[in-house]
Amino acid sequence: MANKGRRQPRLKELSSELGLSITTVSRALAGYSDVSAATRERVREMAARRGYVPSRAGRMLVSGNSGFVGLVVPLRDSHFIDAFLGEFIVGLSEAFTDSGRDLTITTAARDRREVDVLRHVVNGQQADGVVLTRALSEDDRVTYLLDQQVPFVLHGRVLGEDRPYVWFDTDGETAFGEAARMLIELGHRDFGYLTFTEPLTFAHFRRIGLEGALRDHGLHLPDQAIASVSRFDEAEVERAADRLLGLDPRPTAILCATDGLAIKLLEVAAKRTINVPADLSVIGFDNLPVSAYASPGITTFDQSIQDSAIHVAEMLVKLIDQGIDAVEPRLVKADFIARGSHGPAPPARPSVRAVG
Amino acid sequence: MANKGRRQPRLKELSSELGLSITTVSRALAGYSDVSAATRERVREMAARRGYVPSRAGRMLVSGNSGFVGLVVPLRDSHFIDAFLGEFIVGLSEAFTDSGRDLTITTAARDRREVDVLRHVVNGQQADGVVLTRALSEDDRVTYLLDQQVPFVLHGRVLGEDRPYVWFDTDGETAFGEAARMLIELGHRDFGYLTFTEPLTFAHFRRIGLEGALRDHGLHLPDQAIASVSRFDEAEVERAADRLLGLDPRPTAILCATDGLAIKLLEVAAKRTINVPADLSVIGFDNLPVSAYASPGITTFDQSIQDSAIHVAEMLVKLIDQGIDAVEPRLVKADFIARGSHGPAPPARPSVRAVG
DNA sequence: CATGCTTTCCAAAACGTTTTGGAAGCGGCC
DNA sequence: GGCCGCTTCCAAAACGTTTTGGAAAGCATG
Repeated sequence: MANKGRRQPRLKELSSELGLSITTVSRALAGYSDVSAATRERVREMAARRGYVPSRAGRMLVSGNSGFVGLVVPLRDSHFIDAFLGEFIVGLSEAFTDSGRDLTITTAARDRREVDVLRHVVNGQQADGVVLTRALSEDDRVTYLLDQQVPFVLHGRVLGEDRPYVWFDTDGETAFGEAARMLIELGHRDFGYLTFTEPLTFAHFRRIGLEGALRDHGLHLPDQAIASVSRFDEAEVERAADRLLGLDPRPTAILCATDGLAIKLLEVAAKRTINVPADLSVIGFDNLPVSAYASPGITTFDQSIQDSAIHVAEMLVKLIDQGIDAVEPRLVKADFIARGSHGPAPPARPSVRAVG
Repeated sequence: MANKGRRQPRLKELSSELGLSITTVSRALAGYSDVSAATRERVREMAARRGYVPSRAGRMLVSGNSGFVGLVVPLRDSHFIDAFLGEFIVGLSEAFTDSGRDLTITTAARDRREVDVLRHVVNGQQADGVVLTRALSEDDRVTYLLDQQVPFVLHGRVLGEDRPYVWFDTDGETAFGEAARMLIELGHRDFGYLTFTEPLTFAHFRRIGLEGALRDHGLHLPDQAIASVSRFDEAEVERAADRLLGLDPRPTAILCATDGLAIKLLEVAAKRTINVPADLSVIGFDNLPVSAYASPGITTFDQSIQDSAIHVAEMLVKLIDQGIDAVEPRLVKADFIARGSHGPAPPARPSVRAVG
């Protein structure tokens, strides 16, 4: 149905117009050396003039590859593509286009389980490989794709999977470790961590980094100083931030799993007239555009989403073309972005309990 | 490469295992009546057990259809998928999945022109039909697809295209007409319109609606009361809002092409200590989630993006399957959402010039 | 001249599906 | 018995590509 008017020429037409066989035309276009330079030129010129584009179906049939690459959008409880996914998708799309592949997008909302959608993509030969993002500590998508031997690249990591797989991740552990060390040097002793209930692996590693640095300095993160919230419930985030700020002793430094959480925390702190950074240091992660415009600007870590997407795309292409031995998992460092939301610890003050 | 382990069974395997011909198996699965009920059952049972899924390449080759449907994301000057596109894509994806199609996404950023990307999608047999959004008054994508006879559905409309094409749009003309009439009844006489420089058709129609209502009441919208800004330059939006609020006489009612503009306008008004709605009525369009939380809540019009996407998807499927005669363009009404950003006109006050 | 090597080309097969145009078997009817 | 029609099945063709295994022609070598 597509393009029923002036149909695309096929190899057969080209060959008969050129007085050559289909084989020769095909091999000329592919650049094989067993066709003379003269004919090759003649064929190429004709193909270009007639606007020849090989049939995807024909290619697919013989090669077994579709030329498509898939992304199953992990909507979880939301029903729209958020800022992170929006940027990630654009990065993927451009990188894949550059490598001559096309991107297929399927969404897994509410009732549709992600693994089922993945199964559909795989069985329906919708893609030669798949990109996964928003990795969970235990991620059944990874298990499924490994079982099915489908090439995939995971943006993030999973915990406790023995089989080798290809992943790309930002080193949140080191980042938050360094942030914590810096804050400790600035005199902070009481820390808090604001994170998600959803078992996102990146949140886990960031916490591990924080806790490790504390332990190295003989400190630790008490259970009540960790607040977990749903990614989709703004009110819950506010309640959790409020609870952290009501602790006794109140943390003087709170690390947030993402900038989104940090921004909310800043708002709640403002309502409580807690001064940032004088009374409270806040550090986020992601370097969202808004983080620069918040007041104070949020100190955070930068991981270019577009860059990540481009790397992920390149890794997947290599994986598909050359197999798993050709591509190494990659852990990249996050850049520290110092802004106004952190500073020296406030002078020690008696805790409420000590006073009362 | 995909699924190289336990490969999918093909028609040939099924047929030899069942002791039937390929034809019969194919026709049994397709439900033709020229295979006995008993064999049909036997075939289906076996196909289900072996997890048979027809080869997309095979199908594609004979039918000429890929089963894919395309969306070229109009990034224009941005480089990420914004809230509108994010919701639109999710709606499309779900609706297409329900109809057994899969969605292909290509982005047209910066250097890549949208028409060229479209050409790539069409020539590369990436899709049997295409969805277009963010319609421009004169849109070369529409011209191109009509020329090429590629099935497409336009979300929005174009101006001055004689050939029939399939579109789906929200009636912004009627909406802003009604809004203006209401405001006039509330005593407003000085209107402003905040819109985009990009020639988006929806902004055009909304303006037409506003101007029409004014004309009916012997009023009109002076040129200087119209401010056009880039969709991608927040600072420019602020300057334009500021300019409108500095007019003499100052408009008592400003209609904004979208809620996004309305929110910015509210911010600027607050800075100038102009009270909304006492001194200024503001009306937006789109009913963004944030619009409810702004203070005051923004009076606006609702057009469910997800619903639009679902309709667009259904129309495209129908267009592909049944041809253009089977599907009518559709104009849907926007729902008026009255919130706190509009009210009666402030009592007349002398203009600055009259005083000075 | 016969032989072998190179260069340049091509026929045929294979990929997996749907559709076309029968064919075989069977029962009923004259 | 011969014929018709119905049910149930199937061989073959077609879609467009890539690859395999030559073949033909030209040239140099023995």
